[in-house]
Amino acid sequence: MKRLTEFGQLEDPSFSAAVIDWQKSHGRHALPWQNTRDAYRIWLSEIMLQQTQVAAVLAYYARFLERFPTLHDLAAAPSEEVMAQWSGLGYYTRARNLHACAKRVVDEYGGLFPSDPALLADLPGIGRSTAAAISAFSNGTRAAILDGNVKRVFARVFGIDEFPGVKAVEDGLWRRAQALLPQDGIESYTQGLMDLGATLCTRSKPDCPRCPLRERCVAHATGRTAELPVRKPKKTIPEKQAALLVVIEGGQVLLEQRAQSGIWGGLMSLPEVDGHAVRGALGIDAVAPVGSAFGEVEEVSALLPLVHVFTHYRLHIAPFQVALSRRAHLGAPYLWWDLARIDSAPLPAPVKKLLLELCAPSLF
DNA sequence: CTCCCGGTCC
DNA sequence: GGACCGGGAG
Repeated sequence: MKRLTEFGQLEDPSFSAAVIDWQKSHGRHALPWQNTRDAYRIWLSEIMLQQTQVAAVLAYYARFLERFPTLHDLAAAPSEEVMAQWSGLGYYTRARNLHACAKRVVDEYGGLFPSDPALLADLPGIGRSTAAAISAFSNGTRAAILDGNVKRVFARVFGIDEFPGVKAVEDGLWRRAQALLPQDGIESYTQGLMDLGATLCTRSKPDCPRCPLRERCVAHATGRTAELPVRKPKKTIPEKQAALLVVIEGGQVLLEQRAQSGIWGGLMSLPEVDGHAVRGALGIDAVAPVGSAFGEVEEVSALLPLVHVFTHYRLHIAPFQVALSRRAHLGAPYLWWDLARIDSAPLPAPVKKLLLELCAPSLF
């Protein structure tokens, strides 16, 4: 029986039932932070497990508890000792927050972690997902987690083909996570989701044949497990502007030898003007004085802008045609080139393309 | 080797 | 939306 929540998300008890059944028979049950309701131990494990895999955490967890057996021991310890125990685990903000959190729980809660996930999430180093996990494992509180593993499982099962880092997509995942919570057995369910993501629904080579969600998995049905979840779009490359002048006189175009270093190093190109100075409707007015360095300007007209993509930035090129009635005397790095043999000029591809298209109409 | 990943905080 | 770090994948 499926029904909609007030937020329009599909409830589906068979989902959590499948996860819980699988967790009980195939999940992990003997990790050092399992089989306890000790919030201190659960909290410590959850913080260590942020950004860090189980295998790496095991040894640190044991040593840490040996040195700081109780929350009070940790709160009372000098920070250097806490940092020393964390050394090698990475993300040292976690250790500083851990120590600060221990002190706050001692000071504000008498040494007992609050059971309300919202109060937990107010403590340093504990976000929404970690708060839910601690609360579920230590109190049986019905709260949704959404860590990297769960995002991956959901993205595949529900065929979410947008990057989960986008706010709206992530909000939708939280709503799903909430709607899918079981009425009972939150501990097995939460652990089951984590275990599924960690052991079967792995980033690469997921073990679909063993997955309890296989029959309802969109990614499996459509052969898209390798594409989901959608990867983080690589950071937006910078946008740069350049204005290029197509200075024409007597069937020749003015070319400029570019510097050896930098983009298009050593090639010929069109004279370049800083793009930001000549953008928009004012472009033509800004170009005319520049063009006058090359002779007596008869007319300036804007040509169709183009975009050229490099590996490291995107270049927006605003070309301007400058017609001269008389040439100024120009030496290096300038030279005049016959438009008729422009095809043989050592020009970068977009510039050659621009000039060829400019010449093409005259062929008719 | 380089690329990619990840909870929380800022 | 990037920084924090170490580990896993390719």
